Amino acid sequence: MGGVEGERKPARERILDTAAELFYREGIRAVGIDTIIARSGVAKMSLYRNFASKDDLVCAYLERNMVQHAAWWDRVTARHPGNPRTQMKALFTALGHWIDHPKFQGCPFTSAAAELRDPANPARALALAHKRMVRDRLHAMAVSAGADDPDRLCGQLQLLMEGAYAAGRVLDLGPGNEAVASAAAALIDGACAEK
Amino acid sequence: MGGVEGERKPARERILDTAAELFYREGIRAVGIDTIIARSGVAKMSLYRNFASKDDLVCAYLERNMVQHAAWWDRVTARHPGNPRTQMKALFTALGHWIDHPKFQGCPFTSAAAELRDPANPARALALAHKRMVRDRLHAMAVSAGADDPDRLCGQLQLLMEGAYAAGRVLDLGPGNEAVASAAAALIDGACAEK
DNA sequence: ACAATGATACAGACCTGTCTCTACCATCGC
DNA sequence: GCGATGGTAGAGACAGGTCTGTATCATTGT
Repeated sequence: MGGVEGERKPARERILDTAAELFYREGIRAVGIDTIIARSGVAKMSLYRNFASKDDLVCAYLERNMVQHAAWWDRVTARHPGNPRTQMKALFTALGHWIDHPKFQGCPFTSAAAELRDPANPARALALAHKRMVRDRLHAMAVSAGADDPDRLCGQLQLLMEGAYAAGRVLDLGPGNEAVASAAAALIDGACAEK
Repeated sequence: MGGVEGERKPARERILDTAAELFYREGIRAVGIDTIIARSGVAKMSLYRNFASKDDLVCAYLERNMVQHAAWWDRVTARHPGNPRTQMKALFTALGHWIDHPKFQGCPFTSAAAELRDPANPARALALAHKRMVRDRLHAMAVSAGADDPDRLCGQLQLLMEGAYAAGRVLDLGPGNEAVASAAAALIDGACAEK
Protein backbone atom coordinates (compact mmCIF):
# COMPACT_ATOMS: atom_id res chain seq x y z
CA MET A 1 0.00 0.00 0.00
CA GLY A 2 1.15 3.50 -0.77
CA GLY A 3 4.31 4.57 -2.50
CA VAL A 4 6.59 7.51 -2.06
CA GLU A 5 5.37 9.54 -5.02
CA GLY A 6 6.24 13.23 -5.07
CA GLU A 7 7.15 13.05 -1.37
CA ARG A 8 4.61 15.78 -0.61
CA LYS A 9 1.60 14.31 1.01
CA PRO A 10 -0.27 16.57 3.39
CA ALA A 11 0.99 16.61 6.95
CA ARG A 12 -2.00 14.75 8.33
CA GLU A 13 -1.34 11.75 6.12
CA ARG A 14 2.36 11.67 6.82
CA ILE A 15 1.64 11.74 10.56
CA LEU A 16 -0.91 8.96 10.32
CA ASP A 17 1.34 6.81 8.15
CA THR A 18 4.25 7.15 10.52
CA ALA A 19 2.13 6.65 13.61
CA ALA A 20 0.50 3.57 12.14
CA GLU A 21 3.83 1.97 11.36
CA LEU A 22 5.36 2.77 14.74
CA PHE A 23 2.29 1.95 16.83
CA TYR A 24 1.97 -1.39 15.10
CA ARG A 25 5.62 -2.34 15.19
CA GLU A 26 6.65 -1.09 18.62
CA GLY A 27 3.40 -0.69 20.50
CA ILE A 28 1.26 2.29 21.35
CA ARG A 29 2.65 3.11 24.74
CA ALA A 30 6.20 2.61 23.56
CA VAL A 31 5.98 5.29 20.88
CA GLY A 32 5.96 8.91 21.96
CA ILE A 33 4.71 11.99 20.17
CA ASP A 34 8.24 13.26 19.73
CA THR A 35 9.26 10.12 17.88
CA ILE A 36 6.29 10.39 15.56
CA ILE A 37 6.94 14.00 14.62
CA ALA A 38 10.64 13.41 14.17
CA ARG A 39 10.10 10.45 11.84
CA SER A 40 7.37 12.08 9.82
CA GLY A 41 9.27 15.36 9.48
CA VAL A 42 6.40 17.38 10.82
CA ALA A 43 6.09 20.12 13.38
CA LYS A 44 4.56 19.24 16.69
CA MET A 45 1.85 21.81 16.22
CA SER A 46 0.92 20.24 12.90
CA LEU A 47 0.17 17.08 14.77
CA TYR A 48 -1.90 18.80 17.42
CA ARG A 49 -3.75 20.83 14.83
CA ASN A 50 -4.84 17.63 13.09
CA PHE A 51 -5.41 15.46 16.14
CA ALA A 52 -6.77 16.60 19.46
CA SER A 53 -4.48 14.34 21.47
CA LYS A 54 -2.40 11.20 21.27
CA ASP A 55 -5.52 9.22 22.14
CA ASP A 56 -7.22 10.80 19.19
CA LEU A 57 -4.34 9.82 16.94
CA VAL A 58 -4.54 6.27 18.23
CA CYS A 59 -8.24 6.22 17.40
CA ALA A 60 -7.55 7.44 13.88
CA TYR A 61 -4.96 4.71 13.50
CA LEU A 62 -7.43 2.05 14.58
CA GLU A 63 -10.21 3.44 12.41
CA ARG A 64 -8.02 3.30 9.34
CA ASN A 65 -7.11 -0.26 10.21
CA MET A 66 -10.77 -1.16 10.48
CA VAL A 67 -11.35 0.04 6.95
CA GLN A 68 -8.34 -1.87 5.66
CA HIS A 69 -9.38 -5.01 7.50
CA ALA A 70 -12.89 -4.86 6.08
CA ALA A 71 -11.45 -4.45 2.59
CA TRP A 72 -9.21 -7.48 3.09
CA TRP A 73 -12.15 -9.53 4.31
CA ASP A 74 -14.28 -8.55 1.33
CA ARG A 75 -11.46 -9.24 -1.09
CA VAL A 76 -10.99 -12.79 0.22
CA THR A 77 -14.66 -13.69 0.41
CA ALA A 78 -15.40 -12.20 -3.01
CA ARG A 79 -13.31 -14.96 -4.54
CA HIS A 80 -15.95 -17.53 -3.55
CA PRO A 81 -19.31 -15.86 -4.06
CA GLY A 82 -22.32 -17.68 -2.67
CA ASN A 83 -20.19 -20.28 -0.94
CA PRO A 84 -19.86 -19.30 2.72
CA ARG A 85 -18.19 -22.51 3.72
CA THR A 86 -15.35 -21.98 1.28
CA GLN A 87 -15.26 -18.31 2.17
CA MET A 88 -14.61 -19.13 5.80
CA LYS A 89 -11.86 -21.54 4.96
CA ALA A 90 -10.31 -19.03 2.58
CA LEU A 91 -10.24 -16.42 5.34
CA PHE A 92 -8.24 -18.71 7.58
CA THR A 93 -5.91 -19.78 4.81
CA ALA A 94 -5.22 -16.13 4.07
CA LEU A 95 -4.75 -15.47 7.78
CA GLY A 96 -2.19 -18.24 7.95
CA HIS A 97 -0.21 -16.55 5.21
CA TRP A 98 -0.52 -13.12 6.70
CA ILE A 99 0.94 -14.12 10.04
CA ASP A 100 3.96 -15.44 8.18
CA HIS A 101 4.78 -12.01 6.80
CA PRO A 102 7.95 -10.58 8.36
CA LYS A 103 6.17 -7.40 9.32
CA PHE A 104 3.37 -9.22 11.09
CA GLN A 105 3.09 -8.15 14.70
CA GLY A 106 -0.25 -9.51 15.81
CA CYS A 107 -3.70 -8.02 15.57
CA PRO A 108 -3.54 -4.25 16.07
CA PHE A 109 -6.91 -4.26 17.83
CA THR A 110 -6.04 -7.03 20.23
CA SER A 111 -2.72 -5.35 20.97
CA ALA A 112 -4.41 -2.01 21.55
CA ALA A 113 -6.90 -3.57 23.92
CA ALA A 114 -4.07 -5.29 25.75
CA GLU A 115 -2.10 -2.08 26.12
CA LEU A 116 -4.99 0.21 26.96
CA ARG A 117 -6.92 -1.44 29.75
CA ASP A 118 -8.83 1.55 30.98
CA PRO A 119 -12.46 0.76 30.12
CA ALA A 120 -13.07 4.45 29.45
CA ASN A 121 -10.39 4.68 26.79
CA PRO A 122 -12.04 5.42 23.44
CA ALA A 123 -9.39 3.48 21.52
CA ARG A 124 -10.17 0.44 23.62
CA ALA A 125 -13.84 0.84 22.80
CA LEU A 126 -12.97 0.93 19.11
CA ALA A 127 -10.95 -2.26 19.40
CA LEU A 128 -13.77 -4.09 21.14
CA ALA A 129 -16.26 -2.81 18.60
CA HIS A 130 -14.10 -4.22 15.84
CA LYS A 131 -14.06 -7.63 17.49
CA ARG A 132 -17.84 -7.58 17.76
CA MET A 133 -18.09 -6.71 14.08
CA VAL A 134 -15.85 -9.63 13.14
CA ARG A 135 -17.95 -11.85 15.33
CA ASP A 136 -21.14 -10.74 13.60
CA ARG A 137 -19.73 -11.35 10.16
CA LEU A 138 -18.47 -14.78 11.16
CA HIS A 139 -21.80 -15.62 12.68
CA ALA A 140 -23.66 -14.66 9.54
CA MET A 141 -21.37 -16.86 7.48
CA ALA A 142 -21.80 -19.76 9.88
CA VAL A 143 -25.57 -19.43 9.58
CA SER A 144 -25.62 -19.29 5.81
CA ALA A 145 -23.16 -22.17 5.62
CA GLY A 146 -25.79 -24.23 7.38
CA ALA A 147 -23.80 -24.90 10.53
CA ASP A 148 -25.51 -27.15 13.01
CA ASP A 149 -24.85 -24.72 15.87
CA PRO A 150 -23.76 -21.34 14.42
CA ASP A 151 -23.05 -19.80 17.81
CA ARG A 152 -20.65 -22.54 18.69
CA LEU A 153 -18.87 -22.54 15.35
CA CYS A 154 -18.58 -18.78 15.41
CA GLY A 155 -17.08 -18.87 18.89
CA GLN A 156 -14.65 -21.61 17.94
CA LEU A 157 -13.51 -19.80 14.83
CA GLN A 158 -13.00 -16.53 16.62
CA LEU A 159 -10.95 -18.38 19.21
CA LEU A 160 -8.84 -19.76 16.43
CA MET A 161 -8.50 -16.35 14.85
CA GLU A 162 -7.30 -14.73 18.04
CA GLY A 163 -4.97 -17.64 18.56
CA ALA A 164 -3.46 -17.18 15.14
CA TYR A 165 -2.85 -13.51 15.84
CA ALA A 166 -1.21 -14.19 19.17
CA ALA A 167 0.72 -17.20 18.00
CA GLY A 168 2.25 -15.57 14.97
CA ARG A 169 4.10 -13.21 17.22
CA VAL A 170 5.03 -15.43 20.10
CA LEU A 171 5.09 -19.04 18.96
CA ASP A 172 6.83 -20.67 16.10
CA LEU A 173 4.31 -22.82 14.34
CA GLY A 174 5.15 -25.21 11.57
CA PRO A 175 6.04 -24.07 8.05
CA GLY A 176 3.41 -21.92 6.43
CA ASN A 177 1.37 -21.90 9.60
CA GLU A 178 -0.59 -24.70 8.09
CA ALA A 179 -2.11 -25.34 11.50
CA VAL A 180 -4.40 -22.34 11.10
CA ALA A 181 -6.05 -23.47 7.89
CA SER A 182 -6.20 -27.10 8.91
CA ALA A 183 -7.78 -26.37 12.28
CA ALA A 184 -10.36 -24.10 10.69
CA ALA A 185 -11.22 -26.69 8.07
CA ALA A 186 -11.60 -29.35 10.73
CA LEU A 187 -13.93 -27.19 12.81
CA ILE A 188 -15.97 -25.99 9.85
CA ASP A 189 -16.40 -29.42 8.34
CA GLY A 190 -17.20 -30.87 11.71
CA ALA A 191 -19.90 -28.28 12.29
CA CYS A 192 -21.50 -28.38 8.84
CA ALA A 193 -21.22 -32.04 7.88
CA GLU A 194 -24.49 -32.84 9.55
CA LYS A 195 -25.88 -33.94 6.23
CA MET B 1 -3.78 -18.10 46.53
CA GLY B 2 -2.24 -16.65 49.68
CA GLY B 3 -4.14 -15.00 52.49
CA VAL B 4 -3.39 -12.07 54.67
CA GLU B 5 -2.21 -14.03 57.69
CA GLY B 6 -0.24 -12.17 60.34
CA GLU B 7 0.35 -9.32 57.84
CA ARG B 8 4.11 -9.65 58.43
CA LYS B 9 5.63 -11.35 55.48
CA PRO B 10 9.14 -10.28 54.58
CA ALA B 11 9.39 -7.25 52.33
CA ARG B 12 10.48 -9.21 49.30
CA GLU B 13 7.34 -11.31 49.30
CA ARG B 14 5.04 -8.39 49.84
CA ILE B 15 6.65 -6.59 46.92
CA LEU B 16 6.36 -9.60 44.66
CA ASP B 17 2.74 -10.24 45.64
CA THR B 18 1.75 -6.66 44.96
CA ALA B 19 3.73 -6.43 41.75
CA ALA B 20 2.23 -9.67 40.47
CA GLU B 21 -1.30 -8.49 41.08
CA LEU B 22 -0.76 -5.07 39.54
CA PHE B 23 1.32 -6.25 36.59
CA TYR B 24 -1.28 -8.83 35.76
CA ARG B 25 -4.32 -6.65 36.20
CA GLU B 26 -3.11 -3.36 34.72
CA GLY B 27 -0.13 -4.30 32.60
CA ILE B 28 3.60 -4.08 33.15
CA ARG B 29 4.28 -0.72 31.57
CA ALA B 30 1.22 0.81 33.18
CA VAL B 31 2.39 0.07 36.71
CA GLY B 32 5.22 2.17 38.12
CA ILE B 33 7.63 1.44 40.90
CA ASP B 34 6.02 4.11 43.06
CA THR B 35 2.63 2.43 42.83
CA ILE B 36 4.11 -0.90 43.82
CA ILE B 37 5.88 0.43 46.89
CA ALA B 38 2.87 2.45 47.97
CA ARG B 39 0.51 -0.51 47.74
CA SER B 40 2.86 -2.95 49.41
CA GLY B 41 3.75 -0.54 52.20
CA VAL B 42 7.44 -0.85 51.57
CA ALA B 43 10.28 1.60 51.23
CA LYS B 44 11.66 2.16 47.78
CA MET B 45 15.09 1.08 48.87
CA SER B 46 13.68 -2.21 50.14
CA LEU B 47 12.53 -2.89 46.62
CA TYR B 48 15.88 -2.01 45.09
CA ARG B 49 17.73 -4.01 47.71
CA ASN B 50 15.74 -7.10 46.73
CA PHE B 51 15.53 -6.55 42.98
CA ALA B 52 18.22 -5.04 40.83
CA SER B 53 15.75 -3.15 38.65
CA LYS B 54 12.16 -3.11 37.50
CA ASP B 55 13.10 -5.52 34.72
CA ASP B 56 14.45 -7.85 37.36
CA LEU B 57 11.18 -7.62 39.27
CA VAL B 58 9.24 -8.40 36.11
CA CYS B 59 11.40 -11.48 35.57
CA ALA B 60 10.75 -12.64 39.12
CA TYR B 61 7.03 -12.15 38.53
CA LEU B 62 7.13 -14.27 35.38
CA GLU B 63 9.29 -16.93 36.98
CA ARG B 64 6.85 -17.35 39.81
CA ASN B 65 4.02 -17.61 37.30
CA MET B 66 5.88 -20.32 35.44
CA VAL B 67 6.05 -22.39 38.61
CA GLN B 68 2.36 -21.84 39.30
CA HIS B 69 1.40 -22.68 35.74
CA ALA B 70 3.39 -25.90 35.80
CA ALA B 71 1.69 -26.86 39.06
CA TRP B 72 -1.74 -26.20 37.55
CA TRP B 73 -0.89 -28.30 34.52
CA ASP B 74 0.30 -31.19 36.66
CA ARG B 75 -2.75 -30.97 38.87
CA VAL B 76 -5.12 -31.24 35.91
CA THR B 77 -3.30 -34.03 34.10
CA ALA B 78 -2.81 -36.01 37.31
CA ARG B 79 -6.55 -36.58 37.39
CA HIS B 80 -6.31 -38.80 34.31
CA PRO B 81 -3.11 -40.81 34.68
CA GLY B 82 -2.00 -42.76 31.65
CA ASN B 83 -4.68 -41.25 29.43
CA PRO B 84 -3.10 -38.43 27.43
CA ARG B 85 -6.14 -37.88 25.25
CA THR B 86 -8.36 -37.22 28.23
CA GLN B 87 -5.60 -35.18 29.83
CA MET B 88 -5.50 -32.85 26.85
CA LYS B 89 -9.25 -32.40 26.85
CA ALA B 90 -9.21 -31.78 30.59
CA LEU B 91 -6.61 -29.05 30.16
CA PHE B 92 -8.85 -27.20 27.74
CA THR B 93 -11.94 -27.69 29.83
CA ALA B 94 -10.08 -26.22 32.79
CA LEU B 95 -8.82 -23.40 30.60
CA GLY B 96 -12.37 -22.61 29.57
CA HIS B 97 -13.33 -22.22 33.20
CA TRP B 98 -10.27 -20.21 34.09
CA ILE B 99 -10.93 -17.57 31.47
CA ASP B 100 -14.40 -17.13 32.95
CA HIS B 101 -12.97 -16.06 36.28
CA PRO B 102 -13.58 -12.36 36.96
CA LYS B 103 -9.91 -11.77 37.65
CA PHE B 104 -8.83 -13.34 34.38
CA GLN B 105 -6.81 -10.93 32.27
CA GLY B 106 -5.23 -13.10 29.64
CA CYS B 107 -1.99 -15.04 29.68
CA PRO B 108 0.66 -13.16 31.64
CA PHE B 109 3.40 -14.41 29.33
CA THR B 110 1.63 -13.44 26.14
CA SER B 111 0.84 -10.05 27.61
CA ALA B 112 4.42 -9.55 28.69
CA ALA B 113 5.70 -10.45 25.24
CA ALA B 114 3.18 -8.05 23.72
CA GLU B 115 4.23 -5.20 25.98
CA LEU B 116 7.97 -5.78 25.88
CA ARG B 117 8.93 -6.06 22.24
CA ASP B 118 12.63 -5.45 22.57
CA PRO B 119 14.19 -8.79 21.61
CA ALA B 120 16.95 -8.19 24.14
CA ASN B 121 14.55 -7.86 27.06
CA PRO B 122 15.15 -10.73 29.50
CA ALA B 123 11.50 -10.84 30.54
CA ARG B 124 10.52 -11.31 26.92
CA ALA B 125 12.96 -14.17 26.65
CA LEU B 126 11.35 -15.77 29.70
CA ALA B 127 7.90 -15.46 28.17
CA LEU B 128 8.99 -17.08 24.91
CA ALA B 129 10.77 -19.84 26.81
CA HIS B 130 7.53 -20.56 28.65
CA LYS B 131 5.65 -20.89 25.37
CA ARG B 132 8.24 -23.30 24.08
CA MET B 133 7.90 -25.37 27.22
CA VAL B 134 4.13 -25.53 26.83
CA ARG B 135 4.61 -26.55 23.24
CA ASP B 136 6.95 -29.36 24.21
CA ARG B 137 4.56 -30.70 26.82
CA LEU B 138 1.66 -30.57 24.38
CA HIS B 139 3.72 -32.28 21.74
CA ALA B 140 4.67 -35.10 24.07
CA MET B 141 1.01 -35.62 24.95
CA ALA B 142 0.01 -35.60 21.29
CA VAL B 143 2.60 -38.27 20.57
CA SER B 144 1.60 -40.53 23.42
CA ALA B 145 -2.06 -40.06 22.55
CA GLY B 146 -1.24 -41.61 19.20
CA ALA B 147 -2.05 -38.58 17.09
CA ASP B 148 -1.76 -39.15 13.41
CA ASP B 149 0.34 -36.01 12.97
CA PRO B 150 1.54 -34.84 16.39
CA ASP B 151 3.17 -31.70 15.05
CA ARG B 152 -0.04 -30.55 13.47
CA LEU B 153 -2.22 -31.35 16.46
CA CYS B 154 0.24 -29.65 18.78
CA GLY B 155 0.23 -26.53 16.63
CA GLN B 156 -3.54 -26.48 16.41
CA LEU B 157 -3.97 -26.88 20.14
CA GLN B 158 -1.50 -24.17 20.94
CA LEU B 159 -3.33 -21.88 18.56
CA LEU B 160 -6.52 -22.66 20.39
CA MET B 161 -4.85 -22.06 23.72
CA GLU B 162 -3.55 -18.65 22.72
CA GLY B 163 -6.94 -17.86 21.28
CA ALA B 164 -8.64 -18.70 24.54
CA TYR B 165 -6.28 -16.42 26.42
CA ALA B 166 -6.83 -13.54 24.06
CA ALA B 167 -10.55 -14.09 23.68
CA GLY B 168 -11.31 -14.23 27.37
CA ARG B 169 -10.21 -10.65 27.67
CA VAL B 170 -11.51 -9.14 24.49
CA LEU B 171 -14.38 -11.19 23.16
CA ASP B 172 -17.52 -12.37 24.79
CA LEU B 173 -17.90 -16.02 24.00
CA GLY B 174 -20.96 -18.02 24.84
CA PRO B 175 -21.82 -19.12 28.36
CA GLY B 176 -19.11 -21.07 30.13
CA ASN B 177 -16.77 -20.55 27.21
CA GLU B 178 -17.85 -23.91 26.04
CA ALA B 179 -16.28 -23.16 22.69
CA VAL B 180 -12.82 -23.82 24.09
CA ALA B 181 -13.49 -27.34 25.28
CA SER B 182 -15.60 -28.25 22.28
CA ALA B 183 -13.06 -27.01 19.76
CA ALA B 184 -10.25 -28.86 21.54
CA ALA B 185 -12.28 -32.05 21.62
CA ALA B 186 -13.08 -31.75 17.94
CA LEU B 187 -9.44 -31.26 17.01
CA ILE B 188 -8.14 -34.01 19.30
CA ASP B 189 -10.72 -36.57 18.22
CA GLY B 190 -10.18 -35.64 14.59
CA ALA B 191 -6.45 -36.14 14.90
CA CYS B 192 -6.49 -39.37 16.91
CA ALA B 193 -9.51 -41.18 15.52
CA GLU B 194 -7.42 -42.79 12.82
CA LYS B 195 -8.26 -46.16 14.26
C1' DA C 1 25.39 -2.66 68.47
C1' DC C 2 23.73 -4.06 64.21
C1' DA C 3 21.02 -5.39 60.32
C1' DA C 4 16.78 -4.61 58.04
C1' DT C 5 13.49 -1.39 56.97
C1' DG C 6 10.62 2.98 56.58
C1' DA C 7 10.46 7.80 54.95
C1' DT C 8 11.76 11.18 51.93
C1' DA C 9 14.31 14.09 48.93
C1' DC C 10 16.50 14.21 44.69
C1' DA C 11 18.71 13.52 39.90
C1' DG C 12 18.04 12.74 35.25
C1' DA C 13 15.34 11.13 31.66
C1' DC C 14 11.17 11.07 29.12
C1' DC C 15 6.25 12.20 28.04
C1' DT C 16 2.27 15.04 26.60
C1' DG C 17 0.63 19.20 25.33
C1' DT C 18 1.09 24.59 24.77
C1' DC C 19 3.20 28.52 23.08
C1' DT C 20 5.80 31.66 20.07
C1' DC C 21 8.14 32.84 16.01
C1' DT C 22 9.21 32.35 11.22
C1' DA C 23 8.69 30.88 6.38
C1' DC C 24 6.16 29.74 2.46
C1' DC C 25 2.49 30.15 -0.86
C1' DA C 26 -1.99 30.80 -2.76
C1' DT C 27 -5.58 33.96 -3.44
C1' DC C 28 -7.75 38.47 -3.60
C1' DG C 29 -8.25 43.58 -3.99
C1' DC C 30 -6.70 47.09 -6.67
C1' DG D 1 0.95 43.18 -12.56
C1' DC D 2 1.56 43.50 -7.42
C1' DG D 3 1.37 44.06 -2.69
C1' DA D 4 -1.56 42.63 1.35
C1' DT D 5 -3.70 38.86 3.72
C1' DG D 6 -4.55 34.47 5.62
C1' DG D 7 -3.91 29.51 5.98
C1' DT D 8 -0.56 25.85 6.56
C1' DA D 9 3.59 24.24 8.23
C1' DG D 10 8.52 23.87 10.42
C1' DA D 11 11.49 24.78 14.52
C1' DG D 12 12.14 24.90 19.13
C1' DA D 13 11.49 26.46 23.97
C1' DC D 14 8.83 25.44 27.82
C1' DA D 15 5.58 23.79 31.59
C1' DG D 16 4.04 20.24 34.37
C1' DG D 17 3.88 15.63 35.20
C1' DT D 18 5.70 10.69 35.66
C1' DC D 19 9.20 7.31 35.53
C1' DT D 20 13.41 4.76 37.29
C1' DG D 21 16.96 4.59 40.31
C1' DT D 22 20.13 6.67 44.20
C1' DA D 23 21.32 8.83 48.47
C1' DT D 24 20.45 10.13 53.22
C1' DC D 25 18.61 9.70 57.60
C1' DA D 26 15.49 7.92 61.25
C1' DT D 27 13.40 3.83 63.39
C1' DT D 28 12.71 -0.74 64.86
C1' DG D 29 13.65 -5.46 66.51
C1' DT D 30 16.95 -8.58 68.29
